Amino acid sequence: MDISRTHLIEELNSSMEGKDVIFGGWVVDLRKLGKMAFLTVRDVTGMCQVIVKGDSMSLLEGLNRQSVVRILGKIQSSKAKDFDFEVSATEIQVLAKAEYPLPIDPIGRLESDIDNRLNSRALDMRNQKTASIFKLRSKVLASIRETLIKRKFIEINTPKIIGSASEGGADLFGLDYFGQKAYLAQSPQLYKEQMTIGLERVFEISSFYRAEKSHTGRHLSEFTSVDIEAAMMDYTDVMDVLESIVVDVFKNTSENCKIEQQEIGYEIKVPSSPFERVTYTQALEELSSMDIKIEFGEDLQDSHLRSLGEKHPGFFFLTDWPMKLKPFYIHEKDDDPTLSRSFDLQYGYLELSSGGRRLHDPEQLRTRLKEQDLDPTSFEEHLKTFGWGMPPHSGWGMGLDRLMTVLIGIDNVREVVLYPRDPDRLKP
RNA sequence: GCCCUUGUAGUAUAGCCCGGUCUAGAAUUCGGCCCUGUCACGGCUGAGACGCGGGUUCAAAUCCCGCCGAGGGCGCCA
Repeated sequence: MDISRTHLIEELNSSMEGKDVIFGGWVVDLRKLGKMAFLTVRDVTGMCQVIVKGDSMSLLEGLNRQSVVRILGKIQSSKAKDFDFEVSATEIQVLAKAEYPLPIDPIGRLESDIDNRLNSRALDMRNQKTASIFKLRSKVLASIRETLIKRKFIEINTPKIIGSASEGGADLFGLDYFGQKAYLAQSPQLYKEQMTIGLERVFEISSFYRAEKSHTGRHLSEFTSVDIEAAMMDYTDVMDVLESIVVDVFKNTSENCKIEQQEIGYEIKVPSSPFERVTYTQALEELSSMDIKIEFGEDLQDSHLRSLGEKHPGFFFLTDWPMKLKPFYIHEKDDDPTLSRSFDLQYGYLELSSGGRRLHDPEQLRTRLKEQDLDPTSFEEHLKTFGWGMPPHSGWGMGLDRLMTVLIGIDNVREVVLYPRDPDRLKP
């Protein structure tokens, strides 16, 4: 079976009139009009109209929508509304037949519900709206890498199978590792900090796992996190890095992904920068003026963040959280040790990222572990690295899936994840 | 863990509140016939559905209960 093609569809154009071409793709639409027929064929680069006439009508035998075809034909001018040229077919080969009925309608005229689409996710990629989301996601990843590499960050890969779950916080998935108890990593936190010893500025983009039975549009059991850690940077420095990453993502996609925005039906708007910075203490005052009383040191619940989000509908940093709300590795402020050098990046009520300056002194770390009822001996593998010349460092982790929902203005992370994992969905 | 909503052809829906008019309607998809410029092609025609189990009733898609599935919210979330 010859599957070669001379052109991608986007490489075809009206100046090639009279030229013989071979291309391939899947049949989007098929319209028979007596002794002539039109079909539209799509590959990943675009869509093209194919015309079949007279004696050639037999070429259409056995042809149906969504089947993969190889078209041999000649470019000619077209009277079509949406195409300024078309291909007059001399041969149509069906390389793979699509069965009927298909579980969803990939043309997207009738939008299938999310459950059906996730159950048939591969086919959903023929829906141009869905495909555009993942083309954008690819662009976003490229943009983030570009921004970070320009700033001397080195991409790393830390283990996802880890041996210790003693860090507290979110529940972890446990698994059997040749007879030992192991866990799926919920964050690269400790490893990325260690890497600042020799690589100084590192980042990782990877899946992490949390065994929380959350049923919301913003939580998944498996999610993609963008993490950075940088030596000799304070928390405000890594906030600047984060801000430029976000702005670059919006700029790059807004300017270079016009077709995708059109398919999705959403115009990406570049946020103005610098992002507003609100301290935790200011946030309490703002909430107080809305008659929401919160004691210093209390965590902000979702409902509080929703109220704050109404006052700050776009991107803003929530900074200087109380130490007691932060994990053991967070560094306190010099002028007020009850406050931390920490921040969250919010988009309205939605938390996109959180980070801060880390402790780099091993003795301080040991003290903090004990204060938080954690056992320093179970962190010895980590703590020993702090005796080897650990530079002062800061970093953050950002939920990529959440950023994607903000970018395209939707409210469910399942739309931007190929095969989402939540407490009720393990397949496909 | 708690709460709310919801299951009708392949898809997406009307009907349900207020039981009978439902032999379950329209769209799209699919089959057949007609059609040489369609572009959501058109015309004629045909096929295809009430999640499962129980109950109430003369009568259940419609009301009640259980199960199963789905969607969403709260909480959880170094």
